[in-house]
Amino acid sequence: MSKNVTVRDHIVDKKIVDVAKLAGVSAATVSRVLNESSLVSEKTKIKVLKAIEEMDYHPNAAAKHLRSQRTMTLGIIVPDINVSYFSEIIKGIENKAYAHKYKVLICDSDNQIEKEMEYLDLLPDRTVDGMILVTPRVSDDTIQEYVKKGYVIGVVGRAVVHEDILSCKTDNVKFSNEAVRHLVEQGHQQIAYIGGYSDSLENYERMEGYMKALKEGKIPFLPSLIDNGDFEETGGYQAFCRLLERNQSFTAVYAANDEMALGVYRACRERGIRIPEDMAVVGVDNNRITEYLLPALSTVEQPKYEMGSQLTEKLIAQMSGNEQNMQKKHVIESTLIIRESSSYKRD
Amino acid sequence: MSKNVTVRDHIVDKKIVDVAKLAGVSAATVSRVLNESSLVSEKTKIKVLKAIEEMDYHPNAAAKHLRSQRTMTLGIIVPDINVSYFSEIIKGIENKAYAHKYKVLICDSDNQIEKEMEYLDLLPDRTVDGMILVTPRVSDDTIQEYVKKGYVIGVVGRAVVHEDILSCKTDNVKFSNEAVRHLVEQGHQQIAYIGGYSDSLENYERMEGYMKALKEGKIPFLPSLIDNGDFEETGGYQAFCRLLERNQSFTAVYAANDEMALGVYRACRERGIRIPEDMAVVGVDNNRITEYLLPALSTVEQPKYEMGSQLTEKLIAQMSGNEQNMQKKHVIESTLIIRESSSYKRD
DNA sequence: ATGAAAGCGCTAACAC
DNA sequence: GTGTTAGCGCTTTCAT
Repeated sequence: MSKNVTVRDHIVDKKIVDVAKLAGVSAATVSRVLNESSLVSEKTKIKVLKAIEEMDYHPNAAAKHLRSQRTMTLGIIVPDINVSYFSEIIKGIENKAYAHKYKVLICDSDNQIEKEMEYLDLLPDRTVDGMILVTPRVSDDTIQEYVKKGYVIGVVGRAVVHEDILSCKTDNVKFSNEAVRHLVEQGHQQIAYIGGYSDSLENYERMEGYMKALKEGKIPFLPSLIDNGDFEETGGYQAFCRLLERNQSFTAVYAANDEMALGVYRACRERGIRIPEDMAVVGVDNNRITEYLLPALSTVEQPKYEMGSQLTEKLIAQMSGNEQNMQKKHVIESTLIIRESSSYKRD
Repeated sequence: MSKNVTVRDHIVDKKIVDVAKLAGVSAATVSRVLNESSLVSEKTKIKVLKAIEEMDYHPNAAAKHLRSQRTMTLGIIVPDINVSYFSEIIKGIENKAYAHKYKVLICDSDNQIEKEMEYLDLLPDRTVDGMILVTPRVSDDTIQEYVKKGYVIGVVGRAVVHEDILSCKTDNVKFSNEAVRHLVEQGHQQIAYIGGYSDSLENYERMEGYMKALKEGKIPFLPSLIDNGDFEETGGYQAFCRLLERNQSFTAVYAANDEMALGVYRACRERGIRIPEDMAVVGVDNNRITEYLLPALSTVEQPKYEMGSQLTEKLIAQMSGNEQNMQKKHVIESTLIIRESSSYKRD
């Protein structure tokens, strides 16, 4: 008693029976009013509503959750909420969830797979009804394993090889092809590629688009023009420096995201390499920062908000049992935005 | 039956009694092991742990919450998760919460006070044990009202006039004074101020710091050099344009946040006004973007992560009943960062 | 050290 | 249309 005193102890919550007594009905009737069941007469409904109002009654969520076996809560696992790519996706998820009366639990993993695995336990815990992964770290097999057990999982910004797992992403091959083709059209013959995590499906696909564009431009593929970062500024910086050190000249870089392109900018500034005159740069994501850079960064718009929103719509539909012939692997359009960093034509 | 079929129906969750049976003990004993009660013999403890492992048992969160009257969940209300000022604070909150085994529910209000009031109901709902407000919209009186009822609320980036309400912020008067004094020292005699919401306490304080610096520099205060935005880029742009139209010349602007300073940049670029030669600019927040601007923006660092983290620490302490003479209104240091946008000395 | 039993606040099946 | 009752899965006296 004396040890577990918390602030909460001051509050005496009203219960449904208290409302029932005040309204002169049974708890069941109050519950019916609360849940908008039609089998209540207008007269008692008004009585009950008045009592609820009067007492400032709020139904206890935990009791509801226990009884109904659902929490109306979605979890989101992200590597870093502070990266705008992720926060825009989260915003899309949150807004759609709100529209369907779902709450959103945010799980920032700080880029640690251990934390992500831990957060995944919120599913068997029944803390959340479903989980959205916006991380490349949790493996396809792990996801598949949870889904096979019956848990609801959706994925944003990537796909999962197994069938029947909800995902929403863009077409990596297509937009990478477009981005690199644009560089080729600007007259570049040696184009470097800075990828993200080297072993991810997304990376293979972006590489594929890159190679396809080279082929179309009849440009030989040089493995020495390929390096990988980790999707962060520093990783991009380091990868670009390694590329320079190889003494394989190049006049353009395609970076797998804007953060890494930022690293390229820094390296160029340090070495007096002019963008776009000496080095053209194209990124991916269309982070807000890209517009403010000098020169403004050419990039591939990723409809982040839309990806989050659309996946959430489908996830909620699935949880409601409306999954008749629903497309599980959703691919959304992305478009190349040409700005100053690649607008210098070579001959 | 046929209407309410959801994916969840496939899953048959294990209950504590199932584990009890397998281990050959009672449910109470399993519960004791789970809650690390000391009154269990080592031998049975091992038996139980083995059974839990074997069944892959996960305690049901809702049942726990109902029984224990706490959800180990914190809510955060923010106007826009996609603004880095907020997402950094959220990150600080999340990390601290995680360290104390709390979960975090994110409530993005899209800048709407109605949504914020709605989210506040998660407190009487008992969906969350406490709520953190990172928004200027919910009034001091409303906050006070909830706290008086016994609900746990903390505030970040502002303070509440009433006593005994947890808050963590920086010293607006002090850093504004420092920022403007810096401009005075650079030789500026006409310095404009673009505030945030004109009627907020924070705005008064920043204005106070501004006026104090003018006084110290023996510079007359001109009301026509004051305007207000809404803390967003567009608001800053518009306020700056209005200032220009007044035909009251000025050579420097102090903007109440970096977003609005960004609007100043845009307006200057459109009109061929050079920063810092024709116009010095200082912002507030030290958003990441400020480093990448050309010229790099001088700004006041707000320890956003720290503010979120420290407030959360106190909030959790309070919920645990450890509030013996705890300082409720916490003020944290902020420092002026001088970059290129204000580094041009006038004579 | 362990078990039996009550109860957290709600909803839904069944009875009237 | 409304009330009675059982039970969701857990923790915590109380008894042994």
